[in-house]
Amino acid sequence: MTRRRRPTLDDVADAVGVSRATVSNAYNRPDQLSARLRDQVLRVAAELGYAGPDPTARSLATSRTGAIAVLLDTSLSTAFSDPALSLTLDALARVVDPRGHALLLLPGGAHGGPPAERVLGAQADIAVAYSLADGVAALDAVRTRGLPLVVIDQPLVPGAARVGCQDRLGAALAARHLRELGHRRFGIFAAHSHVRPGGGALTAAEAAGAAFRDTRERLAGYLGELDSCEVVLHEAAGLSAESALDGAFALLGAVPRPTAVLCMSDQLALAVLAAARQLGIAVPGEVSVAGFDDSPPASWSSPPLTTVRQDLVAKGRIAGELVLSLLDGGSGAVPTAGSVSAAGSMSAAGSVSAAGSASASAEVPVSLVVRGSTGPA
Amino acid sequence: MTRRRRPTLDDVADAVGVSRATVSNAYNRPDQLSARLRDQVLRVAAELGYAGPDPTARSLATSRTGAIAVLLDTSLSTAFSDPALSLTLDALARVVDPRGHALLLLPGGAHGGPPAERVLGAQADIAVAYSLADGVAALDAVRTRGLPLVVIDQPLVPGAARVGCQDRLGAALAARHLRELGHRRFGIFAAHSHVRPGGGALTAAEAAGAAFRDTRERLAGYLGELDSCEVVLHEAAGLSAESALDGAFALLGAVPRPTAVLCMSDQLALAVLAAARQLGIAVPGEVSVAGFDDSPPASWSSPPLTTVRQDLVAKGRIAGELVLSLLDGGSGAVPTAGSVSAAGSMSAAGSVSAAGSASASAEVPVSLVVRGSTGPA
DNA sequence: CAGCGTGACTGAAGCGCTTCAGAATGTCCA
DNA sequence: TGGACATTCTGAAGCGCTTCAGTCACGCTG
Repeated sequence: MTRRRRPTLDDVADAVGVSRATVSNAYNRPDQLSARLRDQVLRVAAELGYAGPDPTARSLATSRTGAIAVLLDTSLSTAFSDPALSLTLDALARVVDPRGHALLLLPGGAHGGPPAERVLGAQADIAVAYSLADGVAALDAVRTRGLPLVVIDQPLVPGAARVGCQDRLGAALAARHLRELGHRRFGIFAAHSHVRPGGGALTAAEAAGAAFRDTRERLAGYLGELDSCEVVLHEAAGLSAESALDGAFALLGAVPRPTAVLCMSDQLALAVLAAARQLGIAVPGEVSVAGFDDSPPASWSSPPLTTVRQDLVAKGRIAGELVLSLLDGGSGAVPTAGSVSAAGSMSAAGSVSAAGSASASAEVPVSLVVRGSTGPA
Repeated sequence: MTRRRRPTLDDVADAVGVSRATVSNAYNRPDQLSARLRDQVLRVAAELGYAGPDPTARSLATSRTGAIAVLLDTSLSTAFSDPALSLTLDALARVVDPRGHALLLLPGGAHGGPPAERVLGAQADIAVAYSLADGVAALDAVRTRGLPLVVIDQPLVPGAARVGCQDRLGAALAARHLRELGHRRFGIFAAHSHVRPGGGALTAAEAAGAAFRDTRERLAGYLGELDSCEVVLHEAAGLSAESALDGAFALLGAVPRPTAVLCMSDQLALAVLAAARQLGIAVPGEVSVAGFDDSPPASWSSPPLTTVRQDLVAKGRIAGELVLSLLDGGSGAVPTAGSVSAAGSMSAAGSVSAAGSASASAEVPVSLVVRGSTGPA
């Protein structure tokens, strides 16, 4: 069992009787040696149990690791409890995988982002930050390391590339829809956004200081359509399903009860649906509920959820293309319209802007999907 | 913008006027130099914009990367659509994080596991395989590289450590429960297991050849309790929610319809619940449904799901401890009873066995959780 | 005062690979 | 026949860091 030291390139070279460079070429540049010799090298390598060039040594020599650091806001289970993340990362992974890049997950710690130390020590060629709170230390660490950066659903950082969605517009669409249905008493349900650490009721002014850009934007979108309406704001205590449920009960327990609840994610909306069922409140009879994202579970719920659709797959794909472009030394130019539309979205390609040569921002379009969870007041 | 080459250890050393070794020590072994000098080194490093030792170079020198390769069966979105994975990986990550290890995700390709090439090129100290089909190439690649290996919910590989759950017992508990309720006509719903690529009805003999150990074990557990009962077997076409729903319709459409459906995961059971609702079939009035895993959504469904509970967090935690132990040169000894019970499970610590000095196997215990989805025939 | 333990720092040998500028040999055509 | 090219392979210089065996100076002890 105590195997000898693993064989290295040199061992193979010695065994074959060629130079180290030749063995390296056998793996990396087959055109640099005769097919015959190459076969022999590979055969001897197999005999010796040589598994191919050591990834770390190769990385040092080439200064590319083949990994993408994914900076998350929270723990893995919390982060992945929202299907939106899996969908987006999956699409991202599919784009970068053919180029040999894998995802290195850096879950968030207590302060809403991975510890700087983890970022500094991560073996990665580039960082992707997903919906981090503004100003977390992890982003500074990315900069000090000089890593290229792509941010998703976050404010644009100078020098980085960004992809997001039309948050404000989407929120406005949902609010307008409910308003047109005659609703005048609204609940707004925000995800945990560090305003009120324990969660709870919020004033609009407080919410405007949320640590997350999408929270701020969506809020603005809602409120812009709700002039002269009663509005109750609630922030969830955490990102877990339990805290969402707590918040849902609080919102539905408000007196007088809102006739419509605008939720900043489908997860929150589904929690409101669950709470309403438990309380015996009819949806959409007594209360209408709208979500945001149009993640898959939105269409399976009962009633199926009215929600703001954003193309999560396209978002991930664009992020992936930005990653590749930055890796190629590009300046984070926004992927061409061709690739965006190839993303399968039927709507217009969304707004896009390149601010200077060093940063770029893309947004996927949104649209309202009306299903069964909303009805007349 | 065109910054000079990033500073290295040597640059800092030169700037301070000390040797390279001293700067290295400033970062890695503070006790090796005077506090005064160390401060100076760190200060100069900051001025120079040096972000600390390059992770790759450090890895090459120390031969530790600080990453754990996680081998998945499917794409990310599919894999993470089951909360069981997030929960387990989260628990695993929490155990290894304090030691500076992050997770490198290697999603599965067409053949039910990551391509060997990805495994060979992954920068990782150890591999964790999660519920891979038997005999995928990725596992061979792990061996050729000589990477330590921990498998979760898979057959034990020689030289690896393993953690799983008492699949057979759990399945038997569920089947017995329904049988005792008077059911005699059963449906069994298996996840995609490569027997019938397109999904569909299966004979017991076919199912016994499933590519996944847990499928085989759970099946055996069910069937062992169902003597002289009618049994219809169905395999889902894929792992997506859509294919689960299709399978659920097929099972509920069988004539005569089963009065009880045993599902090999909660995801499948929830799909059956959804299908039943759409078909107007009362649960548990007309059909009883049981799941497996007791993932969080099991308790939120309506009716809440009767299911086999396994402590997913404990499973992840044990896996994490096995990882650390293997990394420490341990032989994959099963974590002590202390750590297992610390996992928060109230039941007995499950069965554990160490086969030889080079491999070990742990199983988390299971128990039946009876909720609202099962009732008398 | 010789001898010695100690704290602080350094030199240099790797870690395993890539890559680039040649060297060696063979080929082709004028 | 001889020079211009290809083709195939090699030597050696890194990539940026860790680490181990010292070296050096200093203060202490007997």
